[in-house]
Amino acid sequence: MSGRGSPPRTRAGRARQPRFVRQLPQQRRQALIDATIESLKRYGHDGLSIRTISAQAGVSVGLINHHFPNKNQLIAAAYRHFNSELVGGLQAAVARAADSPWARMRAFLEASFCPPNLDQDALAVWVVFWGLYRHSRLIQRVQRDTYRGYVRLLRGMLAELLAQARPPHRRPRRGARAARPDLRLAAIGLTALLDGLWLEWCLQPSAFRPAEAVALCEAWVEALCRG
Amino acid sequence: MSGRGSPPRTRAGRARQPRFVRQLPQQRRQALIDATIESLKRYGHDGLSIRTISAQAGVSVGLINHHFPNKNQLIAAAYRHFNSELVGGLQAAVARAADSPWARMRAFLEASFCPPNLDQDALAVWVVFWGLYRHSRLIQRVQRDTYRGYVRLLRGMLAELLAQARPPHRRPRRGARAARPDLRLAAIGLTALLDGLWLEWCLQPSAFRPAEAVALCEAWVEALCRG
DNA sequence: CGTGCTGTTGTACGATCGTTCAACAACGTA
DNA sequence: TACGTTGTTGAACGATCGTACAACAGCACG
Repeated sequence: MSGRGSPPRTRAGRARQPRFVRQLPQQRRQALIDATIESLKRYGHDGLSIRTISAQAGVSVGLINHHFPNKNQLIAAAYRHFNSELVGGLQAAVARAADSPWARMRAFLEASFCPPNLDQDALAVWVVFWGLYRHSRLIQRVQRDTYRGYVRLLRGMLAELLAQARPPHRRPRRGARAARPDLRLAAIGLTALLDGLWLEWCLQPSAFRPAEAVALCEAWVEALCRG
Repeated sequence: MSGRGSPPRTRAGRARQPRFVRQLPQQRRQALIDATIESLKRYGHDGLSIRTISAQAGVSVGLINHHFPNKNQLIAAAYRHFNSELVGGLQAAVARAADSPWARMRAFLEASFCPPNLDQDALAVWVVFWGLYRHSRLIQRVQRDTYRGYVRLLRGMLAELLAQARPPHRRPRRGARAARPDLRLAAIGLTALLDGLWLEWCLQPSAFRPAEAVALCEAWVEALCRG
């Protein structure tokens, strides 16, 4: 507001400050992506506006179309970043955990129900992206690319747990053939429970504590392992 | 397209058809609400436009502001209708079921995973409404009003089931005091599982069959009753 | 057939949208 | 210091948004 309007000092002035600073395209692109997500957090769907985003980034309206071919490409890039931040954070939490299937699952669940994932603002962002899903091929492609990593992570942990819980001699003779449907449904159910609890908490954080959500998920996984 | 452009016949013409038909405000209001939901199903967030909605309803742009003070009021009315259709449908399914806690729960679950509730288009509508939630007091009020009925329905069924599963002599001496947390968490978990499965199916209907979703929910409830 | 009410139409208005583009200016380089 | 590259600005464009409002017309009624 104030610094923006002040003209550069005269030639004689020593502290003449530039009206803007040039940045490398890569850095500016990332700044615009961050501004997009922040704008969505603050204003919901109204944050999906070139003028709102550029104001959030502190740049002019024309700059976005210099670094991105159009608005949809910027949004898709922001969605990709948002997704990979989530999946990457969960993967890191799992990798940081002790070398035991249960420890990994616990780390995964606790990371799922902690900031920055468990955030009311984040829900606003997700909802906007979901709303674009059906009519934007770009968003569909990003979703397909990033969801794969999430499913793989979760299925891997579940497979470890189930394999440990059921000793080999109790499994069907032909190996994992018949166990697959269990793993598939188990992953579907756990994902649903996770997403549903996350959604509920974001809509009404006073309804339950994050630790209770983790406990509910653990109970589900335990029940799975018992049979 | 064609019928609209044809001018009324001359005075001598017998079949002179009116350019529009007047309707009672109540009927027209409902027609506009239906058109709003249909518009959201077809076009997502872009369907939230006076011109798109009025085109869907087959009326002119000015009519909406004759029956509703502004766009937000129409949207809130549509959200209220959409919510009460869902809750009313579930309540009716439960009331239609046999007079047994388990039968009621089964009816509830099966109705949850059947059309018109289990509909990809419906997800698009929900997502748009959720996106408005944080910045619209009208939407918040509607949500609060209608969600109450849903929670009451689900908690009631769970309470019946748990009371039947645990005979009175096994409950804590002071009565339901200590059993309440279980009921609360049970309702939270079941709601999350329901919502999550519903969300997953809508995003990718090929992932699992509705009957599998019902089975997963039943397994959850059974596990609750066993301990 | 003529009259009154009111549901309905469609144009108009100002605001804001995404995008374009000519001009500007920061900064590495000579 | 002067120049050239190019990241950046901001006005301008046409399209579309929500809303207002005067004119129109369906239909009940005399």
